[in-house]
Amino acid sequence: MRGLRLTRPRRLILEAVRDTDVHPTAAFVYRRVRRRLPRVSLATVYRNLRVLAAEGVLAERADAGGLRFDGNAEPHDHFTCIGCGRIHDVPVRRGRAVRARLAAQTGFEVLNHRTEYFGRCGDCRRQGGRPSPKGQRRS
Amino acid sequence: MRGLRLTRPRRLILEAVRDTDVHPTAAFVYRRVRRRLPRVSLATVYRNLRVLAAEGVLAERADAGGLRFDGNAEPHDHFTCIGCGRIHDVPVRRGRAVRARLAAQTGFEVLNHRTEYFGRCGDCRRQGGRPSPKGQRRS
DNA sequence: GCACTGTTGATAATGATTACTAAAAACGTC
DNA sequence: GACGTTTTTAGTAATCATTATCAACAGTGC
Repeated sequence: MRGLRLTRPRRLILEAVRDTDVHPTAAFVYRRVRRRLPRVSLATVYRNLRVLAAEGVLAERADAGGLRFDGNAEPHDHFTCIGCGRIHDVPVRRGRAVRARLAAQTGFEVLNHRTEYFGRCGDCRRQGGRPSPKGQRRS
Repeated sequence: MRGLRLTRPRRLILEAVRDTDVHPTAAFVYRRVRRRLPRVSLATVYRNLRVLAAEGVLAERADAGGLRFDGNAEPHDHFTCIGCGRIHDVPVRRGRAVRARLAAQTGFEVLNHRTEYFGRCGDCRRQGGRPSPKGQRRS
Protein backbone atom coordinates (compact mmCIF):
# COMPACT_ATOMS: atom_id res chain seq x y z
CA MET A 1 0.00 0.00 0.00
CA ARG A 2 2.14 2.83 -1.28
CA GLY A 3 1.45 6.41 -0.34
CA LEU A 4 -2.27 6.15 0.23
CA ARG A 5 -3.91 8.42 2.71
CA LEU A 6 -6.34 6.65 4.93
CA THR A 7 -8.98 9.31 5.32
CA ARG A 8 -12.05 8.59 7.36
CA PRO A 9 -14.38 7.87 4.43
CA ARG A 10 -11.72 5.72 2.84
CA ARG A 11 -11.12 3.76 6.00
CA LEU A 12 -14.83 3.19 6.58
CA ILE A 13 -15.25 2.00 3.01
CA LEU A 14 -12.43 -0.47 3.39
CA GLU A 15 -13.83 -1.72 6.69
CA ALA A 16 -17.29 -2.12 5.19
CA VAL A 17 -15.96 -4.41 2.49
CA ARG A 18 -13.83 -6.40 4.91
CA ASP A 19 -16.46 -6.74 7.61
CA THR A 20 -18.90 -8.69 5.50
CA ASP A 21 -18.80 -11.94 3.64
CA VAL A 22 -21.19 -11.00 0.87
CA HIS A 23 -18.80 -9.66 -1.77
CA PRO A 24 -20.70 -6.40 -1.74
CA THR A 25 -21.75 -4.06 -4.50
CA ALA A 26 -20.99 -0.36 -4.32
CA ALA A 27 -24.56 0.31 -3.25
CA PHE A 28 -24.24 -2.08 -0.32
CA VAL A 29 -21.02 -0.44 0.81
CA TYR A 30 -22.67 2.94 0.51
CA ARG A 31 -25.53 1.91 2.78
CA ARG A 32 -23.14 0.52 5.34
CA VAL A 33 -20.79 3.48 5.39
CA ARG A 34 -23.69 5.87 5.71
CA ARG A 35 -24.56 4.44 9.09
CA ARG A 36 -21.37 5.87 10.53
CA LEU A 37 -20.84 8.77 8.13
CA PRO A 38 -24.27 9.89 7.02
CA ARG A 39 -23.09 12.60 4.67
CA VAL A 40 -20.81 10.39 2.61
CA SER A 41 -21.41 10.61 -1.11
CA LEU A 42 -22.06 7.69 -3.40
CA ALA A 43 -19.40 9.07 -5.72
CA THR A 44 -16.89 8.89 -2.88
CA VAL A 45 -17.72 5.26 -2.38
CA TYR A 46 -17.24 4.39 -6.04
CA ARG A 47 -14.09 6.44 -6.32
CA ASN A 48 -12.47 4.86 -3.31
CA LEU A 49 -13.50 1.35 -4.13
CA ARG A 50 -11.66 1.79 -7.39
CA VAL A 51 -8.66 3.38 -5.68
CA LEU A 52 -8.45 0.60 -3.14
CA ALA A 53 -8.77 -2.02 -5.85
CA ALA A 54 -6.03 -0.34 -7.88
CA GLU A 55 -3.80 -0.45 -4.81
CA GLY A 56 -4.44 -4.15 -4.48
CA VAL A 57 -6.07 -3.74 -1.08
CA LEU A 58 -9.37 -4.97 -2.45
CA ALA A 59 -10.29 -7.12 -5.40
CA GLU A 60 -12.83 -6.10 -7.97
CA ARG A 61 -14.94 -8.56 -9.93
CA ALA A 62 -17.73 -8.38 -12.46
CA ASP A 63 -20.64 -10.74 -12.51
CA ALA A 64 -24.01 -10.79 -14.19
CA GLY A 65 -25.38 -8.27 -11.73
CA GLY A 66 -22.58 -5.74 -12.07
CA LEU A 67 -19.54 -4.79 -10.05
CA ARG A 68 -18.65 -6.45 -6.80
CA PHE A 69 -15.80 -5.99 -4.37
CA ASP A 70 -13.92 -8.48 -2.28
CA GLY A 71 -12.03 -7.77 0.91
CA ASN A 72 -9.91 -10.82 0.30
CA ALA A 73 -7.26 -9.69 -2.15
CA GLU A 74 -5.39 -12.99 -2.08
CA PRO A 75 -5.89 -15.33 -5.05
CA HIS A 76 -8.91 -17.53 -4.58
CA ASP A 77 -11.88 -18.85 -6.50
CA HIS A 78 -15.60 -18.36 -5.96
CA PHE A 79 -18.60 -20.56 -5.56
CA THR A 80 -21.96 -18.94 -6.30
CA CYS A 81 -25.01 -20.63 -4.81
CA ILE A 82 -27.92 -20.56 -7.21
CA GLY A 83 -30.26 -21.07 -4.26
CA CYS A 84 -29.46 -18.16 -1.96
CA GLY A 85 -27.22 -16.19 -4.29
CA ARG A 86 -24.38 -16.02 -1.82
CA ILE A 87 -20.83 -16.11 -3.10
CA HIS A 88 -18.37 -18.17 -1.10
CA ASP A 89 -14.61 -18.09 -1.30
CA VAL A 90 -12.95 -21.37 -2.13
CA PRO A 91 -9.25 -22.14 -2.18
CA VAL A 92 -7.63 -21.80 -5.56
CA ARG A 93 -6.81 -25.07 -7.21
CA ARG A 94 -3.67 -26.15 -9.00
CA GLY A 95 -1.33 -23.46 -10.17
CA ARG A 96 1.31 -23.96 -12.79
CA ALA A 97 0.25 -27.21 -14.45
CA VAL A 98 -2.95 -26.04 -16.07
CA ARG A 99 -1.40 -22.87 -17.35
CA ALA A 100 1.53 -24.74 -18.81
CA ARG A 101 -0.76 -27.16 -20.56
CA LEU A 102 -2.86 -24.42 -22.10
CA ALA A 103 0.26 -22.53 -23.15
CA ALA A 104 1.60 -25.61 -24.89
CA GLN A 105 -1.69 -26.17 -26.72
CA THR A 106 -2.34 -22.64 -27.84
CA GLY A 107 0.78 -20.50 -27.68
CA PHE A 108 -0.92 -18.19 -25.19
CA GLU A 109 1.07 -16.94 -22.25
CA VAL A 110 -1.21 -17.50 -19.31
CA LEU A 111 -0.57 -15.03 -16.53
CA ASN A 112 -3.61 -15.64 -14.43
CA HIS A 113 -6.72 -17.70 -14.23
CA ARG A 114 -9.85 -17.81 -12.17
CA THR A 115 -12.57 -20.39 -11.80
CA GLU A 116 -16.19 -19.76 -10.94
CA TYR A 117 -18.26 -22.59 -9.55
CA PHE A 118 -22.03 -22.68 -9.53
CA GLY A 119 -24.26 -24.93 -7.51
CA ARG A 120 -26.05 -25.21 -4.20
CA CYS A 121 -24.53 -24.56 -0.82
CA GLY A 122 -25.04 -26.82 2.18
CA ASP A 123 -27.92 -24.81 3.61
CA CYS A 124 -29.84 -24.75 0.36
CA ARG A 125 -29.31 -28.46 -0.20
CA ARG A 126 -30.74 -29.25 3.21
CA GLN A 127 -33.80 -27.11 2.54
CA GLY A 128 -34.32 -28.99 -0.71
CA GLY A 129 -36.73 -27.69 -3.32
CA ARG A 130 -35.70 -25.28 -5.98
CA PRO A 131 -33.93 -22.00 -5.76
CA SER A 132 -35.83 -19.45 -3.74
CA PRO A 133 -36.57 -16.17 -5.48
CA LYS A 134 -34.70 -14.27 -2.84
CA GLY A 135 -31.59 -15.84 -4.25
CA GLN A 136 -31.65 -13.41 -7.12
CA ARG A 137 -31.54 -10.45 -4.79
CA ARG A 138 -28.59 -8.12 -5.08
CA SER A 139 -26.89 -6.76 -2.03
CA MET B 1 -34.63 -25.18 -30.16
CA ARG B 2 -38.26 -25.67 -29.28
CA GLY B 3 -41.04 -23.70 -30.93
CA LEU B 4 -39.12 -20.55 -31.75
CA ARG B 5 -40.07 -18.57 -34.80
CA LEU B 6 -37.09 -17.59 -36.83
CA THR B 7 -38.17 -14.13 -37.95
CA ARG B 8 -35.89 -12.09 -40.09
CA PRO B 9 -34.54 -9.84 -37.32
CA ARG B 10 -34.04 -12.86 -35.13
CA ARG B 11 -32.19 -14.78 -37.79
CA LEU B 12 -29.93 -11.85 -38.60
CA ILE B 13 -29.12 -11.36 -34.93
CA LEU B 14 -28.18 -14.98 -34.56
CA GLU B 15 -26.02 -14.86 -37.66
CA ALA B 16 -24.30 -11.72 -36.49
CA VAL B 17 -23.22 -13.43 -33.29
CA ARG B 18 -22.14 -16.58 -35.05
CA ASP B 19 -20.30 -14.89 -37.89
CA THR B 20 -17.73 -13.22 -35.69
CA ASP B 21 -15.14 -14.42 -33.26
CA VAL B 22 -15.22 -11.42 -30.97
CA HIS B 23 -17.82 -12.47 -28.41
CA PRO B 24 -19.82 -9.38 -29.23
CA THR B 25 -21.72 -6.97 -27.06
CA ALA B 26 -25.33 -6.07 -27.86
CA ALA B 27 -24.16 -2.80 -29.39
CA PHE B 28 -21.84 -4.62 -31.75
CA VAL B 29 -24.61 -6.94 -32.88
CA TYR B 30 -26.89 -3.97 -33.35
CA ARG B 31 -24.40 -2.28 -35.66
CA ARG B 32 -23.96 -5.44 -37.65
CA VAL B 33 -27.63 -6.24 -38.05
CA ARG B 34 -28.36 -2.68 -39.06
CA ARG B 35 -26.28 -3.10 -42.18
CA ARG B 36 -28.82 -5.54 -43.55
CA LEU B 37 -31.91 -4.35 -41.71
CA PRO B 38 -31.51 -0.63 -41.16
CA ARG B 39 -34.73 -0.12 -39.25
CA VAL B 40 -34.05 -2.74 -36.61
CA SER B 41 -34.46 -1.49 -33.07
CA LEU B 42 -31.87 -1.80 -30.36
CA ALA B 43 -34.57 -3.20 -28.11
CA THR B 44 -35.19 -5.96 -30.60
CA VAL B 45 -31.54 -6.86 -30.49
CA TYR B 46 -31.44 -7.02 -26.71
CA ARG B 47 -34.73 -8.88 -26.53
CA ASN B 48 -33.69 -11.52 -29.01
CA LEU B 49 -30.23 -11.98 -27.66
CA ARG B 50 -31.86 -12.87 -24.39
CA VAL B 51 -34.42 -15.09 -26.05
CA LEU B 52 -31.77 -16.94 -27.98
CA ALA B 53 -29.65 -17.32 -24.89
CA ALA B 54 -32.62 -18.66 -22.97
CA GLU B 55 -33.18 -21.21 -25.73
CA GLY B 56 -29.58 -22.29 -25.41
CA VAL B 57 -28.76 -21.27 -28.95
CA LEU B 58 -26.36 -18.64 -27.69
CA ALA B 59 -24.41 -18.25 -24.48
CA GLU B 60 -24.48 -15.10 -22.41
CA ARG B 61 -21.61 -13.99 -20.25
CA ALA B 62 -20.81 -11.00 -18.09
CA ASP B 63 -17.41 -9.44 -17.88
CA ALA B 64 -15.99 -6.20 -16.57
CA GLY B 65 -17.31 -4.31 -19.59
CA GLY B 66 -20.86 -5.61 -19.46
CA LEU B 67 -22.82 -8.27 -21.28
CA ARG B 68 -21.36 -10.35 -24.08
CA PHE B 69 -22.75 -13.09 -26.25
CA ASP B 70 -21.15 -16.18 -27.62
CA GLY B 71 -22.24 -18.09 -30.70
CA ASN B 72 -20.63 -21.20 -29.29
CA ALA B 73 -23.16 -22.61 -26.85
CA GLU B 74 -21.13 -25.72 -26.08
CA PRO B 75 -19.26 -25.76 -22.76
CA HIS B 76 -15.86 -24.16 -23.10
CA ASP B 77 -13.60 -21.78 -21.28
CA HIS B 78 -12.22 -18.40 -22.29
CA PHE B 79 -8.85 -16.82 -22.59
CA THR B 80 -8.78 -13.02 -22.53
CA CYS B 81 -5.70 -11.38 -23.99
CA ILE B 82 -4.66 -8.34 -21.98
CA GLY B 83 -2.78 -7.06 -25.01
CA CYS B 84 -5.42 -6.90 -27.72
CA GLY B 85 -8.50 -7.53 -25.59
CA ARG B 86 -9.67 -10.41 -27.72
CA ILE B 87 -11.40 -13.33 -26.07
CA HIS B 88 -10.50 -16.77 -27.37
CA ASP B 89 -12.34 -20.00 -26.79
CA VAL B 90 -10.35 -22.75 -25.16
CA PRO B 91 -11.41 -26.33 -24.56
CA VAL B 92 -12.86 -26.98 -21.15
CA ARG B 93 -10.64 -28.90 -18.81
CA ARG B 94 -11.39 -31.83 -16.58
CA GLY B 95 -14.97 -32.39 -15.58
CA ARG B 96 -16.03 -34.46 -12.64
CA ALA B 97 -12.90 -34.68 -10.55
CA VAL B 98 -12.59 -31.05 -9.55
CA ARG B 99 -16.25 -30.77 -8.70
CA ALA B 100 -16.15 -33.87 -6.58
CA ARG B 101 -13.14 -32.63 -4.67
CA LEU B 102 -14.72 -29.29 -3.93
CA ALA B 103 -17.95 -30.96 -2.89
CA ALA B 104 -16.08 -33.17 -0.47
CA GLN B 105 -14.25 -30.21 1.05
CA THR B 106 -17.15 -27.83 1.41
CA GLY B 107 -20.47 -29.64 1.23
CA PHE B 108 -21.41 -27.63 -1.84
CA GLU B 109 -23.11 -29.35 -4.72
CA VAL B 110 -21.23 -28.15 -7.76
CA LEU B 111 -23.38 -28.13 -10.86
CA ASN B 112 -21.19 -26.15 -13.14
CA HIS B 113 -17.91 -24.36 -13.34
CA ARG B 114 -16.13 -22.05 -15.68
CA THR B 115 -12.55 -20.88 -15.86
CA GLU B 116 -11.31 -17.60 -17.22
CA TYR B 117 -7.70 -17.29 -18.27
CA PHE B 118 -5.85 -14.04 -18.68
CA GLY B 119 -2.58 -13.47 -20.49
CA ARG B 120 -1.11 -12.62 -23.85
CA CYS B 121 -1.99 -14.28 -27.10
CA GLY B 122 0.56 -15.40 -29.68
CA ASP B 123 0.32 -12.23 -31.73
CA CYS B 124 0.78 -9.94 -28.78
CA ARG B 125 3.71 -11.95 -27.48
CA ARG B 126 5.48 -11.65 -30.80
CA GLN B 127 4.95 -7.93 -30.87
CA GLY B 128 6.43 -7.73 -27.40
CA GLY B 129 6.11 -4.58 -25.32
CA ARG B 130 3.23 -3.95 -23.03
CA PRO B 131 -0.48 -4.03 -23.60
CA SER B 132 -1.56 -1.56 -26.25
CA PRO B 133 -4.28 0.89 -25.23
CA LYS B 134 -6.52 -0.38 -27.98
CA GLY B 135 -6.75 -3.56 -25.99
CA GLN B 136 -9.24 -1.96 -23.67
CA ARG B 137 -11.59 -1.08 -26.47
CA ARG B 138 -15.07 -2.56 -26.38
CA SER B 139 -16.69 -4.02 -29.45
C1' DG C 1 -61.96 -11.78 -43.81
C1' DC C 2 -61.46 -12.29 -38.71
C1' DA C 3 -59.77 -13.27 -34.15
C1' DC C 4 -55.68 -14.47 -31.84
C1' DT C 5 -50.90 -14.54 -30.57
C1' DG C 6 -46.25 -13.34 -30.92
C1' DT C 7 -42.99 -9.89 -32.68
C1' DT C 8 -41.36 -5.50 -33.86
C1' DG C 9 -39.77 -0.50 -33.78
C1' DA C 10 -39.80 3.56 -31.29
C1' DT C 11 -39.15 5.63 -27.29
C1' DA C 12 -39.40 6.35 -22.35
C1' DA C 13 -37.78 4.71 -17.98
C1' DT C 14 -34.55 2.73 -14.96
C1' DG C 15 -30.27 1.78 -12.76
C1' DA C 16 -25.37 1.68 -12.39
C1' DT C 17 -21.35 4.15 -12.97
C1' DT C 18 -18.60 8.26 -14.06
C1' DA C 19 -17.61 13.24 -14.64
C1' DC C 20 -17.62 17.73 -12.86
C1' DT C 21 -16.97 21.31 -9.48
C1' DA C 22 -16.75 24.24 -5.53
C1' DA C 23 -15.72 23.63 -0.79
C1' DA C 24 -13.29 21.21 2.92
C1' DA C 25 -9.50 18.59 4.72
C1' DA C 26 -4.71 17.18 5.00
C1' DC C 27 -0.01 18.33 4.36
C1' DG C 28 4.47 20.72 4.41
C1' DT C 29 6.81 24.87 5.52
C1' DC C 30 7.73 28.62 7.83
C1' DG D 1 -0.56 28.00 14.11
C1' DA D 2 -1.13 30.92 9.69
C1' DC D 3 -0.25 30.14 4.65
C1' DG D 4 -0.01 28.17 0.11
C1' DT D 5 -0.42 23.80 -2.19
C1' DT D 6 -2.41 19.36 -3.14
C1' DT D 7 -5.78 15.82 -2.30
C1' DT D 8 -10.15 14.49 -1.19
C1' DT D 9 -14.76 15.18 -0.49
C1' DA D 10 -20.06 15.98 -1.08
C1' DG D 11 -23.38 17.03 -4.15
C1' DT D 12 -25.15 16.75 -8.39
C1' DA D 13 -25.39 16.35 -13.36
C1' DA D 14 -24.22 13.51 -17.18
C1' DT D 15 -23.49 9.19 -19.47
C1' DC D 16 -24.18 4.60 -20.69
C1' DA D 17 -26.18 -0.03 -20.78
C1' DT D 18 -30.22 -2.38 -20.22
C1' DT D 19 -35.22 -3.02 -19.63
C1' DA D 20 -40.12 -1.74 -19.92
C1' DT D 21 -43.98 -0.09 -22.37
C1' DC D 22 -47.02 0.03 -26.08
C1' DA D 23 -49.26 0.76 -30.43
C1' DA D 24 -48.69 -1.13 -34.97
C1' DC D 25 -47.73 -5.20 -37.62
C1' DA D 26 -47.16 -10.12 -39.27
C1' DG D 27 -48.28 -15.00 -39.14
C1' DT D 28 -51.40 -18.65 -38.32
C1' DG D 29 -55.56 -21.16 -38.21
C1' DC D 30 -60.37 -20.88 -38.86
